[in-house]
Amino acid sequence: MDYDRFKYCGLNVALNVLSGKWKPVILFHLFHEEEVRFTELWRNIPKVAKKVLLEQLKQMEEDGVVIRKEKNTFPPEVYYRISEKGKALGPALAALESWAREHAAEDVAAMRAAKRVTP
Amino acid sequence: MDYDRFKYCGLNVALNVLSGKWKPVILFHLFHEEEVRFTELWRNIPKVAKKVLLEQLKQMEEDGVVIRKEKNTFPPEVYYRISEKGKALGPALAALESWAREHAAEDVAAMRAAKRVTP
DNA sequence: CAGTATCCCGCGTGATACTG
DNA sequence: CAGTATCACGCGGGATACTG
Repeated sequence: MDYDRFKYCGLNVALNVLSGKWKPVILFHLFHEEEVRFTELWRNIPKVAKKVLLEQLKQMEEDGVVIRKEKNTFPPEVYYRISEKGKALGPALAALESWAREHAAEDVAAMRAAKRVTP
Repeated sequence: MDYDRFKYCGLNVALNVLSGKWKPVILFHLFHEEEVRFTELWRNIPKVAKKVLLEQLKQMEEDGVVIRKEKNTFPPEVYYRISEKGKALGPALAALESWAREHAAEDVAAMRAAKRVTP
């Protein structure tokens, strides 16, 4: 394994994109559903405040991992889907998950400070 | 790519282990140096408060990614090194970095809110 | 030298109500 | 329905001094 390619600044960029309490769940849904209306997404992530969900989606849009599509109707319809840049995160996310499965399975139930929601 | 293996709870576990302003840098050093004395590590990460560095190291130790070895001397000598569990993070970290290189290179210099240090 | 004790501050998150 | 406006709070992180 060549750890010479381990430049932590790029790592920080990536982690920054992922840092946000609900971003992993959002990615989970967008990876699986291809195009989700806002309310539907909101209903599927029950405990998040609407404001916060909007914030995180906006950040992800700015980061280019999520695409927002708005129909000019009334009432408004807004759909979110993952971008190519977002899809490209797939392998990295899968790697993180498999690490968790193989090396931190015990911790899934008892995450430090129980800060994150783990259904 | 099988996104059925995309279980975001494991993802959250992994991200939780990585969440901490200085953990990426710490990992960077431990990946490259095999055994570092505390002060040496501290000198190599200039802008961090000693307290905070100790906190993050302690968390990483609790998470099992870092091993603390203490010599019973005076003055005390404490060495930190990466564990097997920590080493196993390598591929995932490399994946995140390569994603950043390929899809977010522009952002490296202009990270949102400039919250993170990127030398 | 490694670690602890205080005190402090800002930001991410949350609850709630309002608007177009 | 999607989005904004307030207000509030806890916690991660920082500065500084002290201890064994």
